[in-house]
Amino acid sequence: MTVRTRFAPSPTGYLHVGGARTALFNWLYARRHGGKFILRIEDTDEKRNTAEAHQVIYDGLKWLGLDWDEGPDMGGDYGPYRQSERSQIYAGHVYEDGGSIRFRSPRKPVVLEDMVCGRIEFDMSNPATHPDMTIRRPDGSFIFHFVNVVDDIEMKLTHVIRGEDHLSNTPKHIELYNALGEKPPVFGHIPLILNHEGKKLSKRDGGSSITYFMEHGYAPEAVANYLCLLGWSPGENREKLTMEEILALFDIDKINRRNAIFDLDKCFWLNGQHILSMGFDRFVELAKPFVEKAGIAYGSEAALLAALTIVKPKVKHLSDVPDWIGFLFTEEFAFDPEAVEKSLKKAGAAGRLQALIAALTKLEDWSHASLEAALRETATTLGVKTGELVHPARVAVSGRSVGPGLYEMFVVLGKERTLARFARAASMAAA
RNA sequence: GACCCUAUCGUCCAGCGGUUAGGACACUGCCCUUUCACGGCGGUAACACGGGUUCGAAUCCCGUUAGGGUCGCCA
Repeated sequence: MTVRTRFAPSPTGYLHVGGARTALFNWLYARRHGGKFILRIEDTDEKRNTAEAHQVIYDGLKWLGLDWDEGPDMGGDYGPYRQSERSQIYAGHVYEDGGSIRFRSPRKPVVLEDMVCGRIEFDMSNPATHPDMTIRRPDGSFIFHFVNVVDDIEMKLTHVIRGEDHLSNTPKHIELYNALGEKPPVFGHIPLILNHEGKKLSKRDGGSSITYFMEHGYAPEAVANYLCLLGWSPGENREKLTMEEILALFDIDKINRRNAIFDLDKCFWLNGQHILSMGFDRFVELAKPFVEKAGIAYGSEAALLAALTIVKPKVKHLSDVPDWIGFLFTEEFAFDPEAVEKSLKKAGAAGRLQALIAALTKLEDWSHASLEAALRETATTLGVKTGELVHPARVAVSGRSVGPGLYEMFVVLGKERTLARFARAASMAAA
């Protein structure tokens, strides 16, 4: 039997991180077991059903690195994959017409063997606690519980991994499977993601939508990694994992049953870790769109790559890259008043910069090692600490007190531009 | 209210009958250092409570409390 899992979002206009994690777990389960991962859009509620809302789902999943084998955009053997196009299929399962239709519960105990929660027995005998559910409205449209079950049957899904908010609905779904003469799939109800107040993460909470991470310069692999860690652990205190590692280690049996609070701080940290360890090509791939969007006139590709190289070890948000490299491509960069005050306006700064200009002008080998040696030697000659040269030089060249390595900046700027910036700064510096 | 799930540092995750209760984020002290980061070495900080079972319980059972979820002609 081929494993078939699915992600069945409703197009609400944004992809919730909880939904994204559900998709991720389903995807992982399918990929681990050589199965298929299906995307089905539950758009029966037409008033919030727009093309843009569908696109947000596609974009979010693709961004996270999740691919699907069947879906509305690509078709498949069990389509259509939009519920709004499946009315005839649903109608084929009921025969009465007129008025709303309810499903009569057999009122027998229902036992659920959940992959995550274990065995749960539901007592369905009390109609007050478990009222017969409506499956079709008077206008002929069908209700979630019914279409969800029918679609899962029709699409031959074998495993349903979903949020724990569906746990209490599951006995109803099982009754439906039984009534339709079908064997229920294997269920796995994963814990929910909560906000800092311990409530369900809502639209208003920062980082509740995948779009947030796309826009704020997160690496997809970092977000996927973080999402996995909510409710799951590979053991051995491992945390930073690549997708390949997650795929190799992921095990649905090891998912815990506690709701987890979403911690943007930790996701941020993980993002920095991933950026630090990713290959340079990947970094360029992820950073370049932000550079383009910011409209930085970086000239040649080689110049951009040189800039990105010296900045990669420092970047925590890919969206910060333009700010990190901007000063390298223009003489119009801003001077941070505080940095100017602290380094350039310090007594003797102008003289020290002049000394540095003199020393570096003579330098033929404009390399990191040679530059460092020259600067240190100048400091010795002047009888000052290296910092007395380093700090004004940094501000002279970049306008601020924080940035990439000093000599790296010199090298990227080249001799001429570096010395010109020194000269300009010397004129604004204190004698 | 009824039903279901859950309960280890502020947060995430380990722990599955015998541990000085471990790791990570955050906070913080020191070191490294040309800035900022990174990194290294430390620190603060937890088994919700009450009963059992057991020689022994964070681990098993029951109860209480707390939190979450579900009880729609939303999905």
